[in-house]
Parts: sequence; C-alpha cells; structure tokens
Amino acid sequence: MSKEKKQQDNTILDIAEALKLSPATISRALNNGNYVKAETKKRVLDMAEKLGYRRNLMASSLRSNKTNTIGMIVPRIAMFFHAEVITTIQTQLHKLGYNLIISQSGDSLQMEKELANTMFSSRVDALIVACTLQTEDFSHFDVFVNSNTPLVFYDRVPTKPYKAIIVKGDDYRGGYLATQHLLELGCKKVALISGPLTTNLYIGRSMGYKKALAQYNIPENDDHIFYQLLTHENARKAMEKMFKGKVKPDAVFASNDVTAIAVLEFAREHNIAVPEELKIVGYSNDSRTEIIRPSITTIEQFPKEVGKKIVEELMKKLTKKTNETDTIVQDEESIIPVQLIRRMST
Amino acid sequence: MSKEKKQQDNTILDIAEALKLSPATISRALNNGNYVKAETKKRVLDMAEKLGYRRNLMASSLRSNKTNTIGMIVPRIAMFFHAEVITTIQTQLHKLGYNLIISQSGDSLQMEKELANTMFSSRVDALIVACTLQTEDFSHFDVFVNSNTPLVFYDRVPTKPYKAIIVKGDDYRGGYLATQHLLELGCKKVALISGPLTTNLYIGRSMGYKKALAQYNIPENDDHIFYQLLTHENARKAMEKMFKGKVKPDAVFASNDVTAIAVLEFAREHNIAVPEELKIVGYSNDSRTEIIRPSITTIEQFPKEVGKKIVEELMKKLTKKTNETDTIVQDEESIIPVQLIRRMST
DNA sequence: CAAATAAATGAAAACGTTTTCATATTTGCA
DNA sequence: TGCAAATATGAAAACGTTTTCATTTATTTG
Repeated sequence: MSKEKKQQDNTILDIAEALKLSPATISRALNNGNYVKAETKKRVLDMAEKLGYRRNLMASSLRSNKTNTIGMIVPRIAMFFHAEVITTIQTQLHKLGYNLIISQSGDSLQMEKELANTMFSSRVDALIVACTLQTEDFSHFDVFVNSNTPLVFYDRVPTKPYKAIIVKGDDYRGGYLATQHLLELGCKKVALISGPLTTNLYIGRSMGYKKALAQYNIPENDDHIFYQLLTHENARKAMEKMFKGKVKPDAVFASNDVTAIAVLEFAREHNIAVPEELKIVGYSNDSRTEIIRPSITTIEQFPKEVGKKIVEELMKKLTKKTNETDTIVQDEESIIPVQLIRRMST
Repeated sequence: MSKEKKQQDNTILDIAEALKLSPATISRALNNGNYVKAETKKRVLDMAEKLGYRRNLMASSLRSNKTNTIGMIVPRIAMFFHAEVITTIQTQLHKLGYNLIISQSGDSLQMEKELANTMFSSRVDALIVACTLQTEDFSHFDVFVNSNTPLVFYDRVPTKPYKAIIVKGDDYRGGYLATQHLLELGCKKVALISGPLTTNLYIGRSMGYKKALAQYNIPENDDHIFYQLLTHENARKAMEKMFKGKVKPDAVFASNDVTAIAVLEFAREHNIAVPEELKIVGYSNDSRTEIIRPSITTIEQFPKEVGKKIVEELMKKLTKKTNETDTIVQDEESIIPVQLIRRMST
C-alpha cells in the first residue's frame, strides 16, 4: 500500500527536466549524435547514470524503425553444430551492438511458421534460419523478403532459388570425402544411411557418396542405401535389415553423427569388430564422436566459420541498405569447406 | 528506383480505413476484447488476414507496458542441462502466448551485466537467470527487483537472500547420494573434484560429500579434495597429483560430467581399471556419460522438471501481479529432487 | 565589426498501438 | 411504448523515443 504498483522508470524527460534541457538534446547526447556540445554530452551521460536511466527499446525501435535485434530460428539448440554457430554469431553481433533472439522450431514446420510470424512482429532487423527438415515451401518467409528485411538461410537452405543470403557447408564434398575415404581403405560394400531427400543437406551428401562410388567403379546397391529420418531407432532398423540380408556391408557412411553412434552401438552388440569388420563415418563432428570408443571418423563442418560468414554477409546487407540493388532475385551462396576427421572407426 | 525503399507494412489504420471503422475497434477485435460485435470481429480478422497484417510488437508493448516476452540468461546453451531447461521453458511459454529471448553469458560476469541491462532495455516481462560461476554480487539485477519485474534464478542461484524466485536442484542430496553410493560399494578413499566454493552448486555437492564421509566414519583427506574450475585440464592435473601421491584414491566423485569424463580418460591412459580399481561418479547426466565406455554413473537433475517449475512459479507471479505482497523480502525456494543413475563406472 | 556561416539547442510531430472517456446503438423489461 | 442498462463504436490521448525543422548562440571571415 505504501509503494506505488510499479516503480516508474526514469525516462529521457526526467533527464531533460533535471538538466533544464530539451528531450531532443538528451536523445542526441545519448546516441552520441554530432550536434551536441561535448560538455552537455558529459552532463547528460552523468545524469543518466545517476538516475539509472535505461533506454526503452520499444519506444526507440518504434520511432527509428530499427530494433538492433536479429532473430534466429534453429531446429534445436542442443544440436552441437547449431549451438556453435549460435555462439559465434552472438559473440560477433554483440560486438557490433546487435542483440540476438533465438528460437527453436523443434523441427516442426508449424512451429517454424509461428516463429517466423513472431519474429516479424518483433520487427527484427534481420532473420537467420536453419529450416526444419520438412520445409519445402518457404512462403512463410516471404514477408521478410517483401519488407526488404535481410534473410539468411544456413545449413538447411531452400533447394529452389529464393531471395536470401545462403551459407552452407559443402555437403557434396563431405559426402564424397567420407565415401572416398572408405573406398580408399579397401571397402567394397559401403552402405549409406541418409536423411530424407527433401533437404539440401542429404541431397548433397548422397550425391557425394554416389560420385565416389562411381569413380571407384563400385555399383550402387539399393539394399544398402536408406533415406529416412535420422533417428536412433531408424538407424538400428536399417542395420538389422542389412545384416540379415545376404550381402553385409563392410562400411557405413551415416549422414549424421547420431546415426553413426547408433551404428556403432549396433556393431558392439552384435560383436561386429569396428573398424576391422565394419568401418563407420559420421557427419558433423559431434562431441560424442570423439569420446565414444572406438572414436568415430566424421566430417567437420566448421560451425565457427559458418557463423562468421553469416555475420559478415549480413553486415554487408545491413550497412549498404541504402543503394537499392532490388533487381537481384537471389543472393549469392557461400559454401564453407568441410574436412574429414579420421578417427578409430576407420 | 521503381520500388519504394521499404515496402510499407499494413497497420491497424489500414484495416480501419478499409473497413470504415476506427482503429480502436480494430484493436479490440484483434485482441479479442469483449466490447466488439462478433460480426465485426470476423470482418476485421478477415481483412487483417487479407492485408497480411502483423501486429507491431514495439508499438503494442510501448503502449500497454507489457512485452509478452521473457528473457533468459544462461552461461552456455551448449550445456546439456541448460539446453533441456530452455527447451522445456520455451515450449511451455509458447503455449501461454509468451516469447522467450535467450542470451549466453559465456560464464563472463561482465557479459552477464551487459545482458541484464539489455534485457531490461527490452523491457522483458520477466527474467530467468542461471548465473556465471563468478557472480557473487547480484546488484546488476536490482533494477528488475526495483521495477517489480519477476526474476527467477535457477541452478546457479544467489547464496545470500535475494528477492527473487529460486529453483534449484538438490545439490546437497546429490553430493550425498553420489558419495554414499561409492562408500556403500566399499570404497575407502573417495576423492572429490569440485568446482569453486563461490557457487551454491558446489557448496551443496561438497557438503553432501562430507556428510556421507562423516556418516561412514571416513576421515577427510585434504590431498584428495580439489576446489577448482571444472575444466578438462584441471581434472587431469588433479588426477596426476593424486596418483603421484602415496595414497591413491579408489573412487572419484566429480562435481560435473566433463570432469568425470576427463577422469575416466586419465584412467584409461594410465591403465587404471574402471570400475575395479577406480570408481567414478559424475553429475548432470550429460548425454556423453551414457555413450562413453564404461558408461559413467551420474546424478540426474531432471532439467524438464526444473523448466516446468520455473514456468509454474513465474506464471503465479505474472498473473497475481495485482495484489501487492510487497513485504516479502525473498520468495520461496523450490528444490527439485535428484536421482542417482548407476552405470558401469561403479 | 557586421555579415555569413557553423554549431547547439528547442518545439513539435511522428512511430503504431492501447486505453480512457464519451457517444451512439441495441436490448431488456415494465 | 418508453427508459434504463448493456453493448458497440469512435475520438483522442498516451506510451518514450527519434527526427525534422526552426531558432538561438557561437564562430568565422571579409
């Protein structure tokens, strides 16, 4: 009853009043604008400090039409690769005076749509997205394109041309390197457990796989190729199927590390010696692949490089926003190199 | 040159104009307010849809003084426990119509302070924090308390009373369970590698450890107790020290899983049989502890329960915001139970 | 030293909502 | 049918900034 319901924050007007200046001047001082005397600026800053003033971002954004906030939608922050990308981006953006809003789609298309809307409502200055695996139609991002808000897709990106910045790993090369490595080691029956071909990632990795097979004159064996959701369970099922069949694989290229780990566990349980009888290559260099025994050979995607590239491209866009290069239909793609990390599973 | 610089978003006024209604009515319809005819409401919603209207959250928040956004500061999203907590919270909040803004302090106090300021500038309706390990002074959060903005600390919480909602795991019990388990198995020389005692987490876990020792009449051995930053390197150093000493431990209770893993790796390299010669217990049930061989016994903290509890307590606060219970100096603590997960390392 | 220019400040509008208060319309009931 | 109460709408102010434009003050220049 004694205190008011909500202690009032100090505003620019309070500073103005205390200093017998106009709000305009305060604003200029606070934004280190040019048209303000050094002395007044100091006085304002001191008084702001004294009054515990914090800029109201709502008001500021509303008026200036920029939020200094960048949105990000990822499938899951717990995924090692994405966590690294996020961290890099956040660090970089913070230095540049931007905030980052992170949201998870949980790999649900419905959620992705809702989040895109929310992000737009929040009027983020730009949006960075790694899509769900089901996203084939990208129209829920149109609103960003239409309002000229920079849009970045990374990792999981549109398969059709779309007016956005694209940053992705070299999946084709990754698939090729993994498979070539196995063939180079003398494997003749390299299986592929890939994600669904609706996503650029798995398309690329699978094509790399096929390229390598072709190059080594090994025919593809449809019984050894799986396109499915990359869950633990699905991986086991695939393995069971293959090892019940008449021709057993001598190597598996798994399009992600979770699957590679599941494959390794299957091998353990069925007393299949790794790498002697079965060699395994994963994808992404998840921290678990290094710790498991035998450690798993995998493809490093350099998430930090991806993050850096994203910020770099984004800043280009955000700063030269003035001159209209509206004619461009699709921005250029950046492709980040990958690297094979050889471990004990091969 | 043809297109305008930034395609104008449709506002409430555009809808109003199209429908020959006042902005007030549109606003009411959009917020399913009560004082609006069902028919007009439908007309408005349809037109909003047609014009691709999206509420401008800046304007809305500014006027209504609530953002429907909740902020969150964690040390690192890549930490398994935090990632789970975040995901749970985000899912729950989304159902309730709130957005979540996540930021990482990277365990830097300086960063934490900056982020707290930014969060306040963003006028989040509430803030959820897991502090850095160095945070002993909490005054950078005072501004939230002063403005009556609900504040939740979880996991890493103030050691002194502070007017905030507290949700934490039962660290004391966790430490006790881990140590008791080892003693029960006949270990006589249980080492402790703990984090620094500036944080409630490690205070609790260490006290639990000591309680168990006392209960089993085992004297503490200072050469086997370490309080240090829980890095991989520090863990190795501690192990080297102990195994060079005259009395070697027969078990290690590591206050986190990264350290437990490092201990296991040290054992592997020095041909110390786990669990026969050395038993290991970690803390947090990181996904890696299950995958490594031998798998590591650890303490489950039930991050999902933590997340749920946080949202529950928060909502209590946010909804009954009206009646002033201002006299309370500190909110109640919630303590989430823990559980020992026995694996092959013991 | 006056005129011209530059620098510093102020007044007021604007951003897109929500909300209060007033007004118009409909409904309920005697 | 008439009048109060309930329902539906509108007008205008407000939220806290930034920004444009005007004005004052200080500085330069011929």
